[in-house]
Amino acid sequence: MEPFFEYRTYQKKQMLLKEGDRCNEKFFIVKGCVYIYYLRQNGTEQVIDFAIENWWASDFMAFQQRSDAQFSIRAIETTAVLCITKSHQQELLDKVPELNEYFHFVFQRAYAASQMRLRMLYEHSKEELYRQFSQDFSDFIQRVPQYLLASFLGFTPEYLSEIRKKHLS
Amino acid sequence: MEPFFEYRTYQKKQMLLKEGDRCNEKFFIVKGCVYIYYLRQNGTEQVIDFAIENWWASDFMAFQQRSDAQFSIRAIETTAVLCITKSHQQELLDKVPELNEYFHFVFQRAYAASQMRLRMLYEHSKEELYRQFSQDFSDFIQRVPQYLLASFLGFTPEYLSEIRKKHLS
DNA sequence: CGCGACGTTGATTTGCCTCAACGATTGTGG
DNA sequence: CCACAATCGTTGAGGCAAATCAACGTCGCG
Repeated sequence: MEPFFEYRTYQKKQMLLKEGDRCNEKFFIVKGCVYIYYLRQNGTEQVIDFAIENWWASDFMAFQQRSDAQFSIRAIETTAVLCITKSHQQELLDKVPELNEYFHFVFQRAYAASQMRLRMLYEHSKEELYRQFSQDFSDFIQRVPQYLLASFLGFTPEYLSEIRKKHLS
Repeated sequence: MEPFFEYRTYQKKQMLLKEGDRCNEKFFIVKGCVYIYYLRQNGTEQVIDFAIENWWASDFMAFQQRSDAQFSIRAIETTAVLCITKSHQQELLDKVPELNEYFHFVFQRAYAASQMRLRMLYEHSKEELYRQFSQDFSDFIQRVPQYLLASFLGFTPEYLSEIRKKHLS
């Protein structure tokens, strides 16, 4: 019997998945943290999500449909993952069908979190988004560079500077 | 043996779920269409999603945690649903565990779609969002009033008017 | 018919971006 | 261990997309 998961480590800034490549795997973050992003026309990175310990990361659309990734994933810090391929996942689910219950829970929660995130985006100005986020995830803020945070929140590093200046006084 | 699902119909503008109420159910849309929204401070409705035939709708966070809904759901047109409570769902899943595989698929897809939606929101200006959306869902556009569409896309009905005027010429 | 819901228009204001230049901090090779 | 470069963060001037507000069409419906 083979192992279904492969244990891997990535260094800071190393890529787990690259836009355009076949997306055949998903990653369970054991330790560390990554960001999911895509490249804008002008070549800059647009962050759409972060993933930390005990969350799954992938381009799930591509993973489900066995198509090419529309997102890239990159390690923010040194990161350890458990990696599973689509075919290994299927073998595993055949063998342990109860895991579907776990994934049902995981993705329902992820989707619900996404609904909440949209609510945040609609409800608050960019400045409020920053204040809210830095309150709710004050510990996480420390781990991520500001330009990635600015990108995730949907504005420019310059504007983030402006907000922080106000915030101090 | 009881039926697990309850078949219900809702008239136009009738509510399936109300913010603040205990969210004990989820809805499978058989026919029709609904929107999920919340109330802003000023009392106006902010649409965060639509759901049409063959999709599930609920406040999944509240459903999963058996807590109070942070979203409301309202019928846009006459709508028929299959409704299932949390406890009936559990009985059903105990009896037919293979359904976890179905929900695993459904929510992975929903979450993936949500990722794609965020990409859209980040990538395009409001005007581009409208053009993109009205291209990709030209049939759906017919079914939904413009002020709901404007809200969903994240801008004001006034600005939508301005865009449509340009668009015609 | 007349009221309420929905859509349109234009004037004004503002949140946030763009661009360009300048600090600060980190990492790397000599 | 220092020099120098690259990366990251800050500041300010100017501009534009989109909001706000107020008023006016228009349509469907009781």
